[in-house]
Amino acid sequence: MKAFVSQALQGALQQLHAQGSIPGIPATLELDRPKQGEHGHLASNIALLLARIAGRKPRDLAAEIVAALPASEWIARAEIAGPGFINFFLQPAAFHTVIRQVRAEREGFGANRSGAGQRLQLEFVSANPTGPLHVGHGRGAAYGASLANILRFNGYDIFCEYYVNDAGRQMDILAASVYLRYLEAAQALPWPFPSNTYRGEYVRAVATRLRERVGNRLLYAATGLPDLPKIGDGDLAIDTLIAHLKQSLGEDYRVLHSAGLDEILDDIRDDLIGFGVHYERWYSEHSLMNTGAVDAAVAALEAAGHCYIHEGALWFRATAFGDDKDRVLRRDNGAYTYFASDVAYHAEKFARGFTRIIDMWGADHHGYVPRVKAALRALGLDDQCLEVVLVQFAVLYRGTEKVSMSTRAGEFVTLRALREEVGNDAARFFYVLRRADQHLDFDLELAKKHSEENPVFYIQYAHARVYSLLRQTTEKGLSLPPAAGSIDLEPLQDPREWALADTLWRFPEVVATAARDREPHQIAFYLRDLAAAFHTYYNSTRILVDDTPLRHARLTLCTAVAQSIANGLRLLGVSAPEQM
RNA sequence: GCGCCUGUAGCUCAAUCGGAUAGAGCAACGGCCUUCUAAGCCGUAGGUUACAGGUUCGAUUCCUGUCAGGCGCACCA
Repeated sequence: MKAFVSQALQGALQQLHAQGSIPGIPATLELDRPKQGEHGHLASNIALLLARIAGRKPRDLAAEIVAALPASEWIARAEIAGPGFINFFLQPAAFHTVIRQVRAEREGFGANRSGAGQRLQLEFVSANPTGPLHVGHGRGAAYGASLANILRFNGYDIFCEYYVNDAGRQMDILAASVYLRYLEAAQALPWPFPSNTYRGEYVRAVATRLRERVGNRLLYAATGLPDLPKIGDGDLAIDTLIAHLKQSLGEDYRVLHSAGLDEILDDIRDDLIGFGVHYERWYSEHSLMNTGAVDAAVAALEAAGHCYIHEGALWFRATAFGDDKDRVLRRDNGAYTYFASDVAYHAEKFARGFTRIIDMWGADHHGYVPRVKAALRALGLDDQCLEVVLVQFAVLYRGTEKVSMSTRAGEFVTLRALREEVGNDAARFFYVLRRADQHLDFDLELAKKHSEENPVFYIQYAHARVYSLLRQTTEKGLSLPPAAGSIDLEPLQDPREWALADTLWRFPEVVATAARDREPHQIAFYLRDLAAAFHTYYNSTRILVDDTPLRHARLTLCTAVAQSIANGLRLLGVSAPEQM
């Protein structure tokens, strides 16, 4: 519909161009939706933009453009206002068309094909499998999954991926932690549980289950156990412990290692599926090591002459590519850094031929962006294809009271606990209510409220109200509008009905800009607007009237609203109940 | 110290890649249920868009500086 007005405008401009009144025509014409009702349904600033290059007064130019507009059945009139805006007022027929469109396209209403043929890879959450997901990860999950849905709705081919850091030192620390809890359970731990290991309850649970499986068979590694309290609380103590376990357990170390990894990863998968978050692939860091991809990536950087040896470590000259420091790829002990495998991982993403790669990272990783981009450029890849979205932290509140989330003590709030407390719908919605780069205050009390204060219920209620109307219609023995075929919408002559239809017509636009800007919150805000517009209409107008053509037309409008709400909620992973 | 992000109503946030009189929700105050769900609606009040300059017909938006907050500055991930 916007395209229709845009076309008319384009026609006028072409005519003026042919006459020589204006030197050129912009490739894209912007049509704004004015805030003020008196400014019409759509407005163009084209005369203001062209005035300078044409050397004309904006208002004069606007008058010429309006005069050149082709006749149209949808445009009622065009007015010139302010410094030179052209305001378009639409005919009711234009609004009726939107309602018909929703009716015809159903769950496809709002979609477009602008991303057709483009393959995008989205990587999000990718939390270390060293413990259950917490509420911070939940935001990344909700954001990533919603963005994936929105991009798919824009025709993109989306591939979601979770990068599993199953190879690093953190996993060894987890294995060590599990072992210590295992000793503890067998009353074979000679000193208190150390503070710089993973101390969450879940580690104890893993150890308990390990003990159920293998009994006391792994106790033998307690012999010669390093005296941690004596060594101290630093990294040295942990590394000594890990080295001891690897040497002493030999092949059995894998049992220990996977006891933690497998169980925690299963829990994360299960948690995300329960949250409506699905991945095309879980990509193992370990597999990158195994296939030699890391060796290859590092060798490629070396071959290109971007590396040097310093104090026994292999460094990448990141400063030559815009980073503020050079970065270590391989430590003096021969082990690759996390950075090395991440370079390999990203190089591998490029090799898979995605049009674009979008990483969603916690905001605390922002310093990491320049070095990854630097490495990609050093490998001769186009770092513009990598887009990094930094997701800020979420802070939980219970009313006005901040919920503390100390990871050190292992007492963080898990995503699972949050989902159980407020429900998936509220959690998914609240998480995407803010732009990714804004801090998020998540109020648990509000999320649980079943009232207008809670935007999720406010929107779902609007949807349910429409279904209630449909139920009432049959109960009263009245006829419903035909499900398919033609419908007469001429009875809709109330400006309030046009306003509601006008809001419907914004949905496809919001879907497009939300995708362009990577901003799911635009959908959330739109849905609140649409629900409000519906509630207003519902309160002002009786739907179930005896006049059959009018009732049919109004019910058709209402079901179009419900359909749009359902489509929008679906993009956010929130259910659209028919009854509340 | 350097870098990234942010600063908008009492609170939480919007503002369509520079547009007209900066908008919502919550909180506050005042109204609306013998009629389709009051889980709702209507109205009132609330602003020097942190501050100072600059670019522009036009700036919350772009540029520079100052102030304030968050995050980061590992041979951790």
